[in-house]
Amino acid sequence: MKENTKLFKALSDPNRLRILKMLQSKSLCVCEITDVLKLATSTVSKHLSILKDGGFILEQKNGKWVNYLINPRPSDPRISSLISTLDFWISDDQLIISDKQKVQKVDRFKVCSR
Amino acid sequence: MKENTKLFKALSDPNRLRILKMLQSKSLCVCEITDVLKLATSTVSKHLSILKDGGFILEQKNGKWVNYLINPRPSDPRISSLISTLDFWISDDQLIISDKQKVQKVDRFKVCSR
DNA sequence: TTTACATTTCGCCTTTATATGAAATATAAA
DNA sequence: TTTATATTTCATATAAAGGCGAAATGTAAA
Repeated sequence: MKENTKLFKALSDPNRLRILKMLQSKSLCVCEITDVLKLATSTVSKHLSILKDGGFILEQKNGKWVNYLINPRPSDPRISSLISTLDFWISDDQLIISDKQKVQKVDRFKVCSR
Repeated sequence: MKENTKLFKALSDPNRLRILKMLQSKSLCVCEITDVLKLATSTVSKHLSILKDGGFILEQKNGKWVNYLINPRPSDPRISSLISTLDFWISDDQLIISDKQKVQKVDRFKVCSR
């Protein structure tokens, strides 16, 4: 039963939902996400590993950065279903809207190394 | 954002998933559910209130019993979507299968008052 | 090969969830 | 109206989740 709750658990944290919604706009590295959420890097990294473990996102190493993106072709159809549901799920939330605006402007060369 | 995670949180506990799957077979009172899950009555009552608060189930008072049933017409379309997803979600789980078998046989007049 | 930077892992603390038994509430039967 | 039964609420203990900073890891630039 643990496996069955894993997907729902991954989606039941507000910051992880924010991350997923941001990644639906654009793939991002850890420090860009950190800059938007205003959390410790280690915290963001942990959230990302939970989303990755659940199969919602993928990582792509690019030099010293690690880019995260929505998994475009999840093996588990339940994940595809949940991801596409999220498309219209919380689009009206003010926090999600402002996150998306920040994501458009974020620049890893300005944001990182501080 | 709290409101947005509420639905996922309600589904991210194994015992609550078991309850939902049982109720998909048949509406049940608290002591019948307690008998199958082997948890304290107060614990089951709490789980039911979380599922009810999320909009997944309804309660119908019947004398000294309170019957719970899957919400047949949820106002929130996301709930309908999640409930129907659960139909095929974890039908292969051994625990869910044995729960459903127990639910067929359970008799509140034998099970309650002990 | 140092040095700098991005990320992950670790240990620890705080908060939230889940579980319980006892007490409170509600209804039905005696 | 007492008594019994079903459920909820409360106080509380334990487990799990989420947060942080420091140390460890991996890569790139100097």
